[in-house]
Amino acid sequence: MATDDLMSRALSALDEVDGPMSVEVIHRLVDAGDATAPMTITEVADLLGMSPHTLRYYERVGLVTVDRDADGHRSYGTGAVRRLVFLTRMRLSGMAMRDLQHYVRLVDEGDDTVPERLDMLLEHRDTIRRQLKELTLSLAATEYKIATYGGHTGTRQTD
Amino acid sequence: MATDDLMSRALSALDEVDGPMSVEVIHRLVDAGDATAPMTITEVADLLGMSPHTLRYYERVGLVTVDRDADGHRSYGTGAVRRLVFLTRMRLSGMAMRDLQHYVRLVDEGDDTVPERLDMLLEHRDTIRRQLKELTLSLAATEYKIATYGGHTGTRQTD
DNA sequence: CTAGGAGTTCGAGCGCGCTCGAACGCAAGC
DNA sequence: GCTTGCGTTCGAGCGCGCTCGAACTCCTAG
Repeated sequence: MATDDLMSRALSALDEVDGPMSVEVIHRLVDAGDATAPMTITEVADLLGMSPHTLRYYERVGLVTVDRDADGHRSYGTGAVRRLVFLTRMRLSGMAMRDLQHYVRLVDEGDDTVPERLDMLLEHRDTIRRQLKELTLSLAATEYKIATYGGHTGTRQTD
Repeated sequence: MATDDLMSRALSALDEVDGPMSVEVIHRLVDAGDATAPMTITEVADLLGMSPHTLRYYERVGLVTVDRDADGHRSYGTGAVRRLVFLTRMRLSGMAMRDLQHYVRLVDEGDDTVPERLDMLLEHRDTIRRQLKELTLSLAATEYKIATYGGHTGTRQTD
């Protein structure tokens, strides 16, 4: 699942009821207590709009640690799911896998790394803001072109 | 140059004087007359923030046709540069190479394909809008996290 | 007892979009 | 004349982020 791909999936999800899932899930996981029952891999996959394959991949590259149940099946607790929601958000906004791996490593190293984590987040925030600017420009360009095509169809137009 | 990569480059370019290049270039090329002199490959590369390698690549996959001068060197006329500006904008907003190839093929087929081109642009406009929504969500999530880290540093924080 | 379905591990493979290096041509400057 | 520099073509290679298939285990329903 390439970044763009990830984006397209999330985008179709957004279409459903105009993006309530993401926000609700974040609130459920960030604000509310840890009362949710452990989830299976397919449940998490459905929740996040990704494949079980990808979830296993994330685990094996060290992005998340997942418990096993009696059968040896993965059992995603609130912590794991919460982290995956966060990771997905970061991936969606273009943070590289290697950066996420670094971030997660920092988390494991304890509270001393909070400043560095903060730095990463601040930098990423700026990246997102610049992406927003870029996208806004692209949107303008696209709408301009649409206008020249749709505004008066039949106009000589070379590209 | 992967999509994300392309984005990062454009983003650093944006930093310079807060994105005047893109807008100015678009206006110069879209609104003004075709008075500009042909450009060399490195000039175009610098203009668009991409490498000559990539420009040759775009040409060989059929995205653009470029004249040669007496020495056999590429000579980018206004039309070619204008198209490349457009293509770059589309790439930056995540349109796939294969879609751009399709679009360009339609252009070559003449005015009959205007409706289909319009469809592509409309669809892409929606994609950009959804990306904007997604990015805005990610920005919110990032800022939330920054607040929990930076707001009161030292707080217990598990990821 | 059997069949189905959901999970597991492992390693290999893939699609995208560049990116690069080798071998070469040509023109200008010392 | 020779180097420097900027260009050319061609094909191969690469990094990223998945994605998949094979071979296996286990539980449950009929």
